[in-house]
Amino acid sequence: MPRRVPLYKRVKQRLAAALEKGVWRPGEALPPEPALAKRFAVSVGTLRKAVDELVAESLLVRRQGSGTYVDSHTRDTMLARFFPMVDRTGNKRLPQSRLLSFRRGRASAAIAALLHLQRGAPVFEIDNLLSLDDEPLILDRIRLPQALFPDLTEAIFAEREATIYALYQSRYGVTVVRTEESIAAALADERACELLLLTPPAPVLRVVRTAYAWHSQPVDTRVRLIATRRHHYRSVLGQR
Amino acid sequence: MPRRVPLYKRVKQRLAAALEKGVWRPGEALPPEPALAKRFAVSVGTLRKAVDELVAESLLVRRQGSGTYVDSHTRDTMLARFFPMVDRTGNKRLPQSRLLSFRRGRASAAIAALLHLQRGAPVFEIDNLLSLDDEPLILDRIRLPQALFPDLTEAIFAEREATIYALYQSRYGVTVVRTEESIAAALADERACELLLLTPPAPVLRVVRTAYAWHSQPVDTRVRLIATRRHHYRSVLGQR
DNA sequence: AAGTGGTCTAGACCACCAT
DNA sequence: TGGTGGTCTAGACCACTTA
Repeated sequence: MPRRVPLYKRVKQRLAAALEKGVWRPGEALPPEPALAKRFAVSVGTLRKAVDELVAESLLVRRQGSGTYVDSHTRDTMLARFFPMVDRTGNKRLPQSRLLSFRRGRASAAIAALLHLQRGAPVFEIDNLLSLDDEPLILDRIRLPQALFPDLTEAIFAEREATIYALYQSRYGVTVVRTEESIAAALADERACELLLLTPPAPVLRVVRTAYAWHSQPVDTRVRLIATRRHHYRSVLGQR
Repeated sequence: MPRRVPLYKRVKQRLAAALEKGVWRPGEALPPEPALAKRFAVSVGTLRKAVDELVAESLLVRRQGSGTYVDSHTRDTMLARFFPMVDRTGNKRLPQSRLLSFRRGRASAAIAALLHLQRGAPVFEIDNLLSLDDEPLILDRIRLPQALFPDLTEAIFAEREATIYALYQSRYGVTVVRTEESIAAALADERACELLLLTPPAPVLRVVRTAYAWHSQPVDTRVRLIATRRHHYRSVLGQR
């Protein structure tokens, strides 16, 4: 650790802590910059540098002339930030979701490692099918720690209005800021072929995705099989 | 276009134009910030904001106490920025490269569209095999416009010391700043199975990658087949 | 010790949004 | 029209690299 932490970094940490604590709700405006600067006893320039970084990390959103707002997981932001599939023309659309099964279980060694849990810790195990235009696209097996989502039930999950990450945020105050995906090629097994409407031997993408909140805390992890008939996985390297 | 372009954006454009023109070579230091600010007739703060953005886009690199340098495509930066494959422990290493064939040809309609060329424009067609620890990993078919690389020959390509992008930069002054990849799952054909040491039916990643220089100018495009036996394609979403 | 980028301040003015 | 974030300046001091 650096001996001397710059002032704006400490302001950033304090702001992030306040956000995590829920001092301002997603979608709400923060106080104006001069007021915040006064509260933290720093100059406006320093306060702005702290906000700059939180905006770069998508925790905050600036709207000129209006204010600075806590980012909320709308359909549009989810689509742009966390959904990688595009059609032949490069366009994205949010998929429809169909819940296949919802169970309570215990974390295997592998799952526990990914979610930073003890082996055997209670988790939810959810199977979910995502489709575009009634064509099945992605088969997900999701695991999430029961500790993070204490009162989650099948009904709550199935009847949510928005995306899964939006549910985490609005109901449990858990905001996903980053996901890491590991992609391999595989042959779909019999069940996957049925659900994804493929005829063996059918190549699919096998993606292991883990979602993280602030401080790299794992939120959920999933194994997803993706049929790339009409949609491709899009990735941009460099120029971040 | 915005009516009023901020001063620091104009400074950034002028700096980028100078870089593109080769006023300073890759690896060289720029003049100190106060000198640059004076040259552009702006304050140091404004100059720094322009440099900030070019650093964020990896055209420049800052080294505190030393200077600001033109980014050069070393092995390390190539690996970190443009090579997405990791082993089971999450580590990256640069692959060995083996040239399979080098030909001159003409752009098909599809290739011409990707490279922003006229159909039938002269291109190089290169087949290349990338391996890690003598295990074949990636089979590439690369196409690049002859116009961008006028005197390129098989010997120059085969005997290069560093990566392909580093060759583009050091010999032709073309700096790749971004690549876009489109990933699908496929079954390897007979030739791919032989070269990648796979037994059919073998699922592989089929990636179409296009590399871009500043101003989104296409530099090369390739179709690559990737065997994901021991290495996976790693992708991070959100938190840019 | 000299020179570089990094941090921090204080204040002026501009562009945009809401009312 | 009042309030917000966005731009720009000038200058002081700090931290780091290099020799």
